[in-house]
Amino acid sequence: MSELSKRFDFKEVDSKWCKYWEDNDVFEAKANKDKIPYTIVIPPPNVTGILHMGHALNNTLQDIIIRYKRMKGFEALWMPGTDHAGIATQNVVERKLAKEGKGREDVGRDAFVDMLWSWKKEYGDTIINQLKNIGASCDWKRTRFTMDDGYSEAVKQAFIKLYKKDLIYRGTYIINWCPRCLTALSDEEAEHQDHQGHLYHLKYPLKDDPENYIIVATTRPETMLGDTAVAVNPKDKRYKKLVGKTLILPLINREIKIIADDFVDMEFGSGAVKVTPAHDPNDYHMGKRNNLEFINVMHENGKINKNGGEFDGLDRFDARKKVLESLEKQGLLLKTEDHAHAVGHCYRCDTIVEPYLSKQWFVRMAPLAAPAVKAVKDGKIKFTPDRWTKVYLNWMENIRDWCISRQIWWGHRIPVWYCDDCNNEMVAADELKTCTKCNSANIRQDEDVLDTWFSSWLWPFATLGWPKENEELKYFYPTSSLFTASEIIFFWVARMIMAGFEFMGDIPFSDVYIHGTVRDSKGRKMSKSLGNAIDPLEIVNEYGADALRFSLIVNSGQDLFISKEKFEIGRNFANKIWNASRLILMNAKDIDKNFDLSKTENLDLPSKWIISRFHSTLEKVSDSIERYRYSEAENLIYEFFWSTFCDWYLEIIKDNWGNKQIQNIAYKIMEESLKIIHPFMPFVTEEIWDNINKDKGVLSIQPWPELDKNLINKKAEKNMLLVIEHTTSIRNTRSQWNISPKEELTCHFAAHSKDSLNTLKENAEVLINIAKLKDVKMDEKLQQTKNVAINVIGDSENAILLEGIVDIGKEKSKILKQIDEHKKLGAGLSKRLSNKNFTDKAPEDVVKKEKERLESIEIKVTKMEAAVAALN
RNA sequence: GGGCGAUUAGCUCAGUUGGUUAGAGCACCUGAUUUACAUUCAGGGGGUCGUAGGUUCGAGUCCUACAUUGCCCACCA
Repeated sequence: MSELSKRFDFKEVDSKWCKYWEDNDVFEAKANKDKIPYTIVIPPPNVTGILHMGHALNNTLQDIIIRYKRMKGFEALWMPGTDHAGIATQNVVERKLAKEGKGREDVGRDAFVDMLWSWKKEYGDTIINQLKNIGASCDWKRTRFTMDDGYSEAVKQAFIKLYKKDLIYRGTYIINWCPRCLTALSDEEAEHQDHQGHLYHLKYPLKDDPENYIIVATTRPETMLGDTAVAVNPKDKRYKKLVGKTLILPLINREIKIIADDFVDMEFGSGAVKVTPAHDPNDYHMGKRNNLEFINVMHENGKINKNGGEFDGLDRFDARKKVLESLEKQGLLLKTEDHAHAVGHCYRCDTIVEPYLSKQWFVRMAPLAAPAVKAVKDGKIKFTPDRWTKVYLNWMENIRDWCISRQIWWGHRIPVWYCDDCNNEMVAADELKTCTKCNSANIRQDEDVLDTWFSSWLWPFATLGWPKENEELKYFYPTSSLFTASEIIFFWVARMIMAGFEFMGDIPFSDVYIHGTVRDSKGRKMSKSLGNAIDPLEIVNEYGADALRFSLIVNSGQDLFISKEKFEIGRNFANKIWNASRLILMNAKDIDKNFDLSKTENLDLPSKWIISRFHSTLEKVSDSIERYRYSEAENLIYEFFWSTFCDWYLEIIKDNWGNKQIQNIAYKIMEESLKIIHPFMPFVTEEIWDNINKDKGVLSIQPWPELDKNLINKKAEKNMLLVIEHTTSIRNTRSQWNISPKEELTCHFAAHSKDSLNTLKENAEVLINIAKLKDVKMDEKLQQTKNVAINVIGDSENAILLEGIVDIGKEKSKILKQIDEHKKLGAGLSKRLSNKNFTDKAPEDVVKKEKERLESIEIKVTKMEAAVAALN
């Protein structure tokens, strides 16, 4: 056992333990039949990711519970890894290419994918290393990547299985298209943002009666180039006569019909809708229902194509302007209104997405959703906080098919081949050379890759080896809990549940914990572009990883509003732990390492109390962790260690370090406290532990302290509370008496260590004597204060009530005021107690408590009155 | 348009079967220091718990309405 250095050097300590834990495989987990598994899979961060506060929060939460469970004796596995993040990663390398003035087409598919792999090799571990730096106790040797060999096999098998069950199909539908990324997106990947746009009212003239026209309203006038009908509600009397008539589509001069369709809302706009089946999802369905023509007027990059006549080649937004100009010239633009509406944006590049008619692959979701809904309804999977259950169910019950093909190059290529000779469509895990039907070598693989989430949804079992059957998969699956932000419920959580049932026949996890979003002090989401982000690594650098972790969690009720100062609490607490331990190690030179807190005799009150308080804290902390109430757990620990252990116990025993039993108790409480603090602040606790218990191995794998309810002593806690109360009241007069804290505390420790009324009385006299000694000084200092009196104004069964009176006049009015307050309180109480309704209906213990309270108030008042009388 | 939260001290938030005089941290004010820790210690001021009703012996907590605010979902062109 060595002495701790004067300062807690977190920089050195953080990096030392990161390395030690990893080098010694401290967090390795194996299929150990003698233990119960507890498994968490990390939400794989994007391989392009750089640690931000959201990651720091998410991973600290996971680390707390996994470290806790590990100490509790579970075979704790935290599975790490990264996600290939299709579009995001491709964008990074494309940006690099763009600097050289090149596009991906210029280098070709194979070379481009090679570039991505080398990028991944060079930078892909960044975020993993950053996670290590904040203390994440993953089993790092297992680190997976959603495109590593085994994982790619899993993705292929999943695709093939669904394909063979006809749960995957290919078809031409309206999907969300990003004209910048040049790929399809799923519904979830198109983020709706409110836009202040315009609603343009256009006139479409009738063919037979060109003077007359029908008015349609649109927010995207350029799509009119692809209109193939105008629809009205069949119940709309205004248009009844016009249904079936032919219109001339302006600018294009196409003949289009007026049709009737229930979809049309008579109340909105003019009650007539232009129908563009190739460029709007609703119109698409109307087109299908009414057998309309589908005219695509746009290229993939958002430019108008030759179907757009004179507008051919214009970008969609230029086309919008030009179309409006032309219509206005012809007098066909009736009016322009301001109109707020939601517009979809690409979640990767923020470009406005275009509803676009395109041939894509889809997963049929309804059959997959059924068991996933049931599992949550049956309580097999629980959301915390509970309110997310509804959000999940609502989405699942209205689920739509999932567009899984992406027109990018970075990802899992769709394992489907087409034969150019016989049009055969083949699905296969391994590369095909010839057509399985006509044997032609003239075959080609589908160009598209799968949505990144199509690999992520397999994460809980693919990381454990699926589709191969093995011991580990059996042992660790289903996993225990999943930690994520609410944004990811649809993208990932819901889909993992579906995949779990589909491929494993079981839930993927039993608990889902949804944590808040990290925001700046003004409530804005932290983001690079806003420039309001606080870099967690900067905090690690300035305050230490423990400070980062502790501070984040203590603020983590719902959404977190973070500013830099908020991290001081963690830094200060780490410092406190360090210094308190240092104090104990400096003074407790003669400790018995096998000292057992439960086998002590003739304990003084403060020691009984601190042991009791430790165990009641231990009980509550364990309970809070199990119920995912982390900030509550931290508050309990903080309060116990700082306010209880340091501010009271260590102060009280200050002059009693010679007492071996006191030494042992202080040491033991510190040692046990380190264990319960460890999941929250692993570095500082590990370092202190290493100084005292090198022989026992690292703290990370020590058993969690055993709760001994016999050591919870309610009476001692109550008595000590009285002592604290009285000490506090004496402290109020202390500064006026000029008694140093040391004298005061000496007196108090002596007074309460024997826990008897007589001793208390004796020591009250000691206190009085001290005050009398000070009296002389006081006269010098406060010349006018002459009448100094100390009255023992009363005692109760457990402790003595002391009041110091310095300036009689001043103190008298103070006491009179107090008497007044007490009397008011007493009056309220006795009124309550005389209310029959209360005594009859309220539970007995409440009534009893209130009676006791009233009594004690009455006694207090009597004594105070006596004290005032004595002063006269 | 639908759904879900939030509203408690100057600020950030606890307050979980309704039950003592509503708590903490930060900030502010007063005071302490031969010290394990100035990243410290002691003390203090500051709240009609968003508003209005209701249920109850008793409401920050339950119910209703309203106000303010945040988020999610959504195919009104």
